[in-house]
Amino acid sequence: MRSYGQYCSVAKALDVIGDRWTLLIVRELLLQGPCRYTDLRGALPGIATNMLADRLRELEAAGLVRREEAEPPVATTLFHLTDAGADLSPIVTALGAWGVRYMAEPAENDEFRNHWFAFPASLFLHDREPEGPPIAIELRTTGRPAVIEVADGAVSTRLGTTPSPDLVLSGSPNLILGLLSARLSPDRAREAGLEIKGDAGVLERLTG
Amino acid sequence: MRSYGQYCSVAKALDVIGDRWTLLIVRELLLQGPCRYTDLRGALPGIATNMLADRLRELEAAGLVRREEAEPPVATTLFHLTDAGADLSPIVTALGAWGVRYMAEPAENDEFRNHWFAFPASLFLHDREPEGPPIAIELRTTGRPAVIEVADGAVSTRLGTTPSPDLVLSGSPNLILGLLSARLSPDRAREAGLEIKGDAGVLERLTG
DNA sequence: CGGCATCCTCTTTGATACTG
DNA sequence: CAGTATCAAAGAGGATGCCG
Repeated sequence: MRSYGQYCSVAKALDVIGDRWTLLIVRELLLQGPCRYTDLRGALPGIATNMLADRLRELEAAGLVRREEAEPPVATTLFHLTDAGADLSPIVTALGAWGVRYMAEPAENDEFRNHWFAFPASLFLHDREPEGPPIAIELRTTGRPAVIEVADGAVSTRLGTTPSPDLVLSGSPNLILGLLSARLSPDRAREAGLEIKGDAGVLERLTG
Repeated sequence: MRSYGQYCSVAKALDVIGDRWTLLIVRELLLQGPCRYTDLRGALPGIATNMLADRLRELEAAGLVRREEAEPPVATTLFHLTDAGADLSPIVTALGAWGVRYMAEPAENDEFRNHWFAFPASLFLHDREPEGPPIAIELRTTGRPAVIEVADGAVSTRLGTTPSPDLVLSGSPNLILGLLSARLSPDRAREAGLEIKGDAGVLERLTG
């Protein structure tokens, strides 16, 4: 990317991470941890393969990503964030918080991955009863399910499943989001087509 | 800008503000308040005039900027941030905080405006003695000087001057920044060519 | 399959000149 | 002051090919 040529820290930041796709690659590495090339391509629907290769090289040259070759039997490359790359977390979080205003209307042809629930989950959910028992909520739309786990007052989201979830939400991303943001009540969400299994009461502990 | 087509709040945010120059226009409106077209052009060295016009139209269409015509005697247009636009402040601040790491080496041919000191000032300076008397520090490089004002524990920066500053720093942006970030001691900065007039002791109250 | 590189087209940006 | 118009250069997107 061409430099803005301004001695200002905002412009300098954008010189490094202002290119198209760059921050979305960082988003994936923040959410998923070290990734293979194909993991990234799968989590970044719409990216051209040469674009991903270009951006990874640039991120590496900028010292934000480190490339690590696995041992011969595995024979794959893992892309990690460096410390400087992990420091981008507040920027990505701030973007995610600001961008939720555009999530209210259902996405028409947008792609979705369940681990993207992490942003609205940590934005909207707060444990009002930190001493209470841990909570696990499983989210199912398409592809790999995700789990929101609440323990010791902290909310975290990851891809995967959990043995005995307190609550399982199955349906469109938009409806699940409506429920998490308390824009929709459980009854409304159910009417609109969301399948809710388990104890919907845990949401009151989290969205109050 | 072409949409990423992802139902993720980070991607949605970048759909709106991910274009080149967009966040720098927002930076100026956040730092300076309502601006005329020519104010913006002057504060955004390197921008092409058609690009500025394009981006302002896009920002207006997105509901982040409002255009206000002044009364006939004044006959000028002012560009304001809307509430949604002002909500971008945490994003710009986070970018500014991350980007300071690229400010250590002096800028070779970079442009500079004194009000850009606002980001490092609120990042590095904190009043350790909030009950103490207010402080004013004048910063002079080229162009209009800026003032850092500290009162009631809050640090603010604006373009302009002040009647009786506690401290006046004149010299290169890089040296002033070194002093504000405590990377340079006053003695070191003076040796390197910074002119320091007044009570350099106030810095200890702010950079401790 | 994982990790790219090439080629080609289309879009965006940048520089400059000009206007109501 | 507040933009448009024009044109050249750079970048992004898509399809496909290559190699261990």
